[in-house]
Amino acid sequence: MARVAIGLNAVIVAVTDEVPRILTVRRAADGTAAAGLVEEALPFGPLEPETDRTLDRGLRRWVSEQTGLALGYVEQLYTFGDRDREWPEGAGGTRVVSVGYLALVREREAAVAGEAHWLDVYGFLPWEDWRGGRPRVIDEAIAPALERWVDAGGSAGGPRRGSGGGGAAAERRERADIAFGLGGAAWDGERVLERYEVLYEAGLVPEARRDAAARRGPESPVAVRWQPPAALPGRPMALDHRRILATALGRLRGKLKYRPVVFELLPPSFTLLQLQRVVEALAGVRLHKQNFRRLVETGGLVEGTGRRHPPTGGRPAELFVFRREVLRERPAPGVGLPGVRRGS
Amino acid sequence: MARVAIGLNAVIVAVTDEVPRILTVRRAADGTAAAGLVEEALPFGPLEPETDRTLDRGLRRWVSEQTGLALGYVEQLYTFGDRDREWPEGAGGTRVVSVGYLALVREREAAVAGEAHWLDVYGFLPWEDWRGGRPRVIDEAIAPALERWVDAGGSAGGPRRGSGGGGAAAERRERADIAFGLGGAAWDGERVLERYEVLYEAGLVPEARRDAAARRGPESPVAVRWQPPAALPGRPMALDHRRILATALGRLRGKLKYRPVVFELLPPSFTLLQLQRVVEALAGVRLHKQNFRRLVETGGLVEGTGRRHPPTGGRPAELFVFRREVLRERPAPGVGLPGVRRGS
DNA sequence: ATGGGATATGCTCAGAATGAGCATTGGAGA
DNA sequence: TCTCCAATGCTCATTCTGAGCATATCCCAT
Repeated sequence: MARVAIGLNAVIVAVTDEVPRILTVRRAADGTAAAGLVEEALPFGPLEPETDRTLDRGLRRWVSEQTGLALGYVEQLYTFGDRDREWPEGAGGTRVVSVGYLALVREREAAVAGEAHWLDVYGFLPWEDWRGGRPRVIDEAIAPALERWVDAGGSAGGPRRGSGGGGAAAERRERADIAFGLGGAAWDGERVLERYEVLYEAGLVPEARRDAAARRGPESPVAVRWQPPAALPGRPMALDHRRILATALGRLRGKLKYRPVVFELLPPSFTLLQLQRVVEALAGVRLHKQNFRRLVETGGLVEGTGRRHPPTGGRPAELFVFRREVLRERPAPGVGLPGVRRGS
Repeated sequence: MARVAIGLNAVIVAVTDEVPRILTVRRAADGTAAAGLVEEALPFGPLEPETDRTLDRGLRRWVSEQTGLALGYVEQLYTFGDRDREWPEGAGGTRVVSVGYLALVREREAAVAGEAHWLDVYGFLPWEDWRGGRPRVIDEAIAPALERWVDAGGSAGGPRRGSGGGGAAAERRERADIAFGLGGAAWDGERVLERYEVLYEAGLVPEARRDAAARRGPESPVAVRWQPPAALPGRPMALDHRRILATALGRLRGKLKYRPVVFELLPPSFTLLQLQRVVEALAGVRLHKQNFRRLVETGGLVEGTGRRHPPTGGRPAELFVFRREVLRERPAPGVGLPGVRRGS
């Protein structure tokens, strides 16, 4: 049997100043160690089958070595094993299967060492941030490019009825519409991975072209059929790390709603607005303030300490703490997203 | 670097006659091929790094070889890699990391070959079926046994305030209470894995003792500190397969609510009661009939065909089909669980 | 053909949860 | 002391939910 290695990747998330950030390290691009090209990458490294008792521990070990960080909350995301998207070194004999993890930390407390640094998540996935309204990239660049991708799918496009009708084009149309909320479909904040996958398949992200080239089919179908426009805004990452990042953001957005994970990102006590800003940063939408407050308070998720917060110019806010007892009281305690859209 | 192998495991689910079932194969227990002991196991096999282009494909290949089934809907669940819970063969040099998958099929259509057969999910996890009311195992066997486990945790038990107080016992108390809805906590149908894990750690499932023995600590702490009662009702499975099954059921229960996965388990057209029964079988609870109907109809999840179903003794029911358009209309279309509890 | 029995389907209603705003309350600084 | 700025409080119309009661249909036994 050929060799296999387990790669462990961590998407380490923190939110500071209303910006969701991930911890990244730089790495020589595409194995071309000679070139000065560097790419951003997630902290990662192989599992040591002999020393790492659990995958979890292996991950913590690597992160600690590469960034000096001792992780707290960690959750497994997904295991990626497509041979075509593997790191180049993998091509030379060893098959690499990479397990992605999501970790949440409080950035202020997280003094990182070495060359690790924090970068805005939306720098990699700009279409995911709707806090300032529908991102313009979607209508200006993504929609038209996907339109061309759909048309290149052969057979007649258009919506199909039942399970018959339409060919690849109809299927592409449905995927694109649902993923990006086009053609009247609703935008679903959690479909982050789906969106990245569509862009990848449509050849709209640099990673797709890079992988196609590495795959040796220098004239791969997607590359010749139609010239994709200049790559979309949004930085690429090494290997399949952006895909893992997309998985992480999608998972986190979903989990916010039914598990009190936000508190892993906040200091022990916080104001309700701070809480709201962190939720908004992750969910990528603005929320109705009063309703948000009502939700978390009546939901028993937080409880006020009598203390006040140094005011920022207005009436001083009360400091709240997470109310642990909620775990016993409610089956799925999370912050929900009351009144998406609607200003401060 | 030591060798690693990727194990692929499939939890193949179907619902027939209001019973959720999984496809299992038999396998010699504990590697003691000599003994006649057999255990139920999930269809599984190692990834062939050279031939299986994706993990997915490797899984389908194995399932097809072992059960003759060509899978449709498949979803990755989780990757398990604890060395201590590994299959015995793994101890002899190769570290095995197993990736669990959930597959949904229509049992009627799924003619299985070989020695594969369908078994009731609740035969393995009896405490998960609340359709007939709170399962008695919980109060009769689980609660008292966990009580002992909590007490064996050292330091004072009882509920703790804030994040201080209590030691291991307090932590165990909270875990047990939340997982099994004890001490006034709410029952959360999705915490299937958490429940299994608690039972495992408390030494209440045969797998725990088996693994402890294999781990060579013949006098492992959990085994000597207190004599666990006779194992709970609920058949064990090979390796960590019951853990994977628990993951699958939990995931499925959660997903039902926001993705139209049930339809993978139903024929193309069905009555609303059939739909309800399948949902109930998986969720493990009874639902209010009229409200369930209202939910799926007004939710746009199904649409009536004019056709009627051969009556079962009463007024004939209309046949419905899944309404695919709902995917574009609503962000997270699922069946929800209206009015849990309450008879037909 | 007639009356039951057994379901499927319809409808109603009170109470809880949501979405949107308007109104007040407390500091900080001019 | 007056003004500006958020944080908090409250209200109100709407939409969802949880629970039942009321009908509509078909099969079967008489």
